[in-house]
Amino acid sequence: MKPNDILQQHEVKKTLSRIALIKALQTSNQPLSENEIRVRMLDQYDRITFYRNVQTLSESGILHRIVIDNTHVKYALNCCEKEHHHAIDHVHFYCKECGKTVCLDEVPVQQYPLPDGFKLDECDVVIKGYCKDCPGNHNA
Amino acid sequence: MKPNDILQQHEVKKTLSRIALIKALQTSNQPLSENEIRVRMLDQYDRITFYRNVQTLSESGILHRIVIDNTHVKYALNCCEKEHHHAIDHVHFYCKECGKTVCLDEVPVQQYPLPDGFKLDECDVVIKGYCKDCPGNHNA
DNA sequence: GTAATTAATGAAACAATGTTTCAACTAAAG
DNA sequence: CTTTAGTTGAAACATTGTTTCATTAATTAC
Repeated sequence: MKPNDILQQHEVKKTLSRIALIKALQTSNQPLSENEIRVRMLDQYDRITFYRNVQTLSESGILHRIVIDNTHVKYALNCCEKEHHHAIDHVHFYCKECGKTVCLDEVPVQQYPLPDGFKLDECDVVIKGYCKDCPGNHNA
Repeated sequence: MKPNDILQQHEVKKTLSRIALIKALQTSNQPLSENEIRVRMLDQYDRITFYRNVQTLSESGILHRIVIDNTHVKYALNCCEKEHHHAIDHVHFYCKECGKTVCLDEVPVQQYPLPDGFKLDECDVVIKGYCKDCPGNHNA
């Protein structure tokens, strides 16, 4: 799907920086960090605009933020098929060796029991480990 | 349990700043942020030492870090009863209104299926919502 | 208890991530 | 093509965390 159409469909203004941001994420088959996005956006990149667009586009359901930990944040486009696809509904995997991040779209999040009176809003699940290609697999 | 004994039991040096840090966490019935700890430590507090102690004491199993998101991190003492009690084994709840954080010690983390060849190391589960006392409960 | 050893401390300086204000600008609508 | 409302980028700042290095404190051996 073209960046232009994505933006139109979600009723946010089609600006150059937003198109470039979406394109950057589309060139990758995995979530990207700000740095990785900056490299792909080249001179279309501006830090302040980036952060604002991330906020706008995540609010409108175009992309989602994946907080690996307090120093590693990734960004990924939502699957276009699913209407309301937030970081809430699926699990993320992060490789501690190569940093590769995977959206495990097919893995649903368990409904954890909460104390009485507590209300759930979202549930973030991040699995950290080692991916197939990484021998960080300390047992190997 | 006295801070001194905790440190001795885990075979790390008993220093004033570590004792003050443990005391600070003991005065609270919930995980604390760096700021909340600083207030409780008063002049015993030094940022650099704090971060180093957090690392040392979490490595030795005395406390654990709870990453709510990239801008909110909390610290909590491990339950002394359980020997190897990391953030891995239980779920954390965070109130989006008052910031209160609760270790749901009794709620085990689900075993999520990973793609072939992927190796699990740890799994962080953070539930965000509204606690009993907070009317942020948007339905109310 | 004191000297020697080893680890912890705190200052300075830096790095990464993110936010706010405000004037200039651009996209969409008429 | 003009208006209007939202977006942009510069400057400056806030928070969280790290690194180096000389000083200091805690443990060990005597």
